[in-house]
Amino acid sequence: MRTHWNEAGIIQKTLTSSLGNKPFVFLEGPPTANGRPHVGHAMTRTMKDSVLRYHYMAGYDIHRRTGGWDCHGLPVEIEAEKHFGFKIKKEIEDFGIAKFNEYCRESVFRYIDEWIEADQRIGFWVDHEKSYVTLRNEYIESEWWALKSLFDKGLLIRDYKIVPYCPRCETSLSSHEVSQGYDDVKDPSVYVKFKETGHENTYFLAWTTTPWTLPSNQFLAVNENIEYSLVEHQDEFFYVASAVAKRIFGENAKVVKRFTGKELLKRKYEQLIPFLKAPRNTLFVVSGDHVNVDEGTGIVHTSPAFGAEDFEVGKKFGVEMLNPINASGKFNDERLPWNGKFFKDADLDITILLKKENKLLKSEKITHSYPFCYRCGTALIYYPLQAWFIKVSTFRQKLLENNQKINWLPEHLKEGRFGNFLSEAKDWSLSRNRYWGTTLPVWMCENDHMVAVGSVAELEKISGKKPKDLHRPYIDEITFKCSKCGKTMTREPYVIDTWFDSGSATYAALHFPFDTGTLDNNFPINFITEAIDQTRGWFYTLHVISSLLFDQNAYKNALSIDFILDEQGRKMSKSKGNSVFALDFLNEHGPDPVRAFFLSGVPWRAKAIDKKLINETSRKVFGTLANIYSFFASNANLDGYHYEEYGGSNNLLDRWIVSRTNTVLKQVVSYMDSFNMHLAFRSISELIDDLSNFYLRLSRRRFWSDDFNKEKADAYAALGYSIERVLLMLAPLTPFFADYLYLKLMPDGVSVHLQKYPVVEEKFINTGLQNEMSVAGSIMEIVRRLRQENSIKGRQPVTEVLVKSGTKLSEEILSAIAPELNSKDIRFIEDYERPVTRKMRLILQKAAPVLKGKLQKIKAQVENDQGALVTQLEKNGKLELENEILPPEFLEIVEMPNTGFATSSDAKLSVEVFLNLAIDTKLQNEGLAREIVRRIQVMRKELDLQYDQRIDLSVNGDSNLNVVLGEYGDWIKTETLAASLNREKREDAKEWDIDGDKVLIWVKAI
RNA sequence: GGGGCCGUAGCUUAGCAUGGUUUGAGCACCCGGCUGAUAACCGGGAGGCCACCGGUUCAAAUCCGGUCGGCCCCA
Repeated sequence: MRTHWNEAGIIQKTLTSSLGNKPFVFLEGPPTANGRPHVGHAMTRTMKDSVLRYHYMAGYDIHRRTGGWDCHGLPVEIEAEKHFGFKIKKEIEDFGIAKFNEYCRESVFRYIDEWIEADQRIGFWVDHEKSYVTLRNEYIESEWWALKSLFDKGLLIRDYKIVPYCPRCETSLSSHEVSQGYDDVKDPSVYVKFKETGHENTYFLAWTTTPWTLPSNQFLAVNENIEYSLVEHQDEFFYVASAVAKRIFGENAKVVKRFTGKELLKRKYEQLIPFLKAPRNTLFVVSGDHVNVDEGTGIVHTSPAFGAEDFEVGKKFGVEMLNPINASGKFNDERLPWNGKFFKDADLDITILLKKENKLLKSEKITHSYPFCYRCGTALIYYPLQAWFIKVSTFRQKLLENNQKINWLPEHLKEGRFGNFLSEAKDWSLSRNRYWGTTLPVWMCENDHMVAVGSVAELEKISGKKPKDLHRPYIDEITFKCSKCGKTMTREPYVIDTWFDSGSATYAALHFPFDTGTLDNNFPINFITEAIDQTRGWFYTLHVISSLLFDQNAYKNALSIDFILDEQGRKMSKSKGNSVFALDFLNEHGPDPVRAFFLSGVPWRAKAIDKKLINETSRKVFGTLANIYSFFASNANLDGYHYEEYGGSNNLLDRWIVSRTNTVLKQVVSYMDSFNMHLAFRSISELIDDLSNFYLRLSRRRFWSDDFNKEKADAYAALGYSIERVLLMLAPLTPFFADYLYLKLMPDGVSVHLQKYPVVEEKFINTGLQNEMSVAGSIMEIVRRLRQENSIKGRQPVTEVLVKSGTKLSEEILSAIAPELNSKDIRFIEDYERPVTRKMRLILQKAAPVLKGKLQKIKAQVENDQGALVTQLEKNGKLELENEILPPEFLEIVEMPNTGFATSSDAKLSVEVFLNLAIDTKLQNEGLAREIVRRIQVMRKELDLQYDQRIDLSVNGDSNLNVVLGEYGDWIKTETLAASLNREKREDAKEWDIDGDKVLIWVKAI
């Protein structure tokens, strides 16, 4: 199929043309091609492709059906570091940023061939030629334009802040990066005694999970509105929040005195670990609203260098920060005994020291989640840094408003995960002290005058130099004089968060505003979809950038897809080594079965790889449909029939299947329009099942009739119509199989993918007929059940079938299902005609205590009743027997089918069926004749005879057989294409056992 | 600590926004049948305290509250 598509240029056609002019804008979330695509990527790409193919067929002009590649950032740099064996940043600078970045530039496309190959294998028709690439100068220039706009609006600022920082990568991380890396770890949990100045044996008790920050303690924080207690414990006194006293000191905690938090403010305490000299104006109790009693003691150890709130406290009192940790995350102060250790590794030294000096009330281990670098796995540290920020927090309201305009799938993301994140949106820490990334276009002089540059031309104008490459180190070489003070301006030496790159794809991919004056036709995006982790990744950055820059939501419909799990239902991860790669998966199962698997179940719920399910789905859907087609084709070939169109039919089954097809189509269109591809797929699967097991099963004989009449042509047309529409509906979902069959059905066609999506033909929809047919189906089912329960084979004709149903079936439908029912008579009956006897039963438990001695007499009368007493009960609401009044609660009415009848019903459709069990000799003989025919057909098949091969027949058995052959001989001959039939006993005949009778059958081709 | 999703048969699941006879279906298992397209199909059997506890209601898998378990996100 791929070869056909390539050779006929079909892909190219769908990429460059359109079947209509309604615009539909798509945006590909750019992957980084320095890793192999795995099965989850295949899933999102299936969804993207299905949506795009559908909209193409439905007459949309698809904008931006191009790929995209994310090129910058830490992941790429880390790969490069590994390659060169670098451990710290200085090694990179010694090696040379130019050479380092050159390697990054190449390595970022290491697996691009495999990505493209996987896309082709799965049939993701996306324009890779025109892919946007975030490392291109044009792309970066657009980002410069955006950053300058933000700078001019005062939204891009430089600030000193506590940021999550990876000491190994030596760079800060943004909140959405941090959120990728939480993990549960065991950490120390220590309760520390801070001695109150001037009071013996009296301590402020504080709690922390980061003992390494204790040497930097500068304050203790309490909440003014919380009540605190002074608790006596083993001859020592401790200040803690009253609410936690019992938790820490036990039920018998002895409270000496109570305070409000406010009363504790300004109290002084002695420095806990005095290696570093405490700066002035520190070591006292301060107020903090963030203090609570949920965990800890209600008194919070505060070190301004290592916490956002702590930093604010330090700022408020204008104190110098104690920060003994360097940029590599190691202690860097000779006064400390554990100098040189990595910050977290000092926890134990400090705990031991505190224990030795009796400054520890207790120390435990707790498991809690802590952030780690999402790329290299190093524990993050909250660290004071000078950095550039985008002031997202001031825009929360706008972000939330724009969120309202987005249609989220699943819906709960809007107010749930995404909405929550927006309402707490943090300022975006944008700058990175790294090398391979989009450069921050801000130049500064030593007097802190700043210039943001918004384009290459502007830089050239200011500096007189035209940069060839906007990456480091080249761009760093450009300097110019400050227009205010004349000093030299140099570029702020940062690159920016790579998430700003991908989040800029809405405009930067088009080199807006340089090549494209307006985004009108390309913005907002109609549809994006990615895996769930991108909710706070790409979906978020797109939304933020668009809201800040264009005051708009970036996209209208966002589908979030949950992960594919391994066969054991575990999350795939590099460390577990259980990842399944897209290509391997596709090679094992084939593209359409894989796509069908992705389409089964709800996309936003995690799905474990299930090989059995994959096989079953493809067998059921593709196998059945292929068979329907080959039935159609093999018969049509014989008749020289070619499907063109369906113009209506008198045949009921034809009208029904066409009606049903259109009903499903209507449903599927609405599912596809609302991006519920999985529901569309399910509806189509059900239609295929109906087509095979209802329509074809009941229509087979019409296709076998000898002459090619109108009846038969109508049947072909109806079947062809339905198959064609099924294929058109399947085309966006499972494009390979759909096109393969479509081209067989339409030998003159080029590809199903160049066809228009079918339009619902309301004139063919007949709801009444569909209802009737489901009643008919129900009747068939009940009769089969009754036959089985009463051991009457399907081939044995019965006298009559009586049906009571609110929905009456037309004669036509009845005759259509008649062969299946195999009954001489099928009749609809009214309520009063039902062959039942209503009997009553005394409820002995209730009646016995009242009736006492008369019980047996009354019981007999009730049981022998033939209906008269029931009528009396219903009429009078009571029954009078033997001078006793029986209230209705003594009696239960039971309906029994009359002797000779069996009954069963379908509650949902309120269909009740009665089967007359009487079978006379005539019917028995007919049944036997059919059994014989069946055996002959088996023998024909065993002999591999052509369907039109004529035969000679001999049938021999006991005397009854003579009657049967006399009566049904001609019919048997017609059914089995026998030229002759005699009763000879042949030596080489086959012996059959038909319900205990021995029958010898001999068949010979002539 | 906060938030979200999920919990229906051995497995995969439908139903749940709008409460209403006996919670449907597929796979696997057993029995029977049908078969001149089908690796099919049909009927039946066995297998469900619809996670648990309460509440609302004439009526709860469905609505509300809580508990437990799983997954995810945040701090």
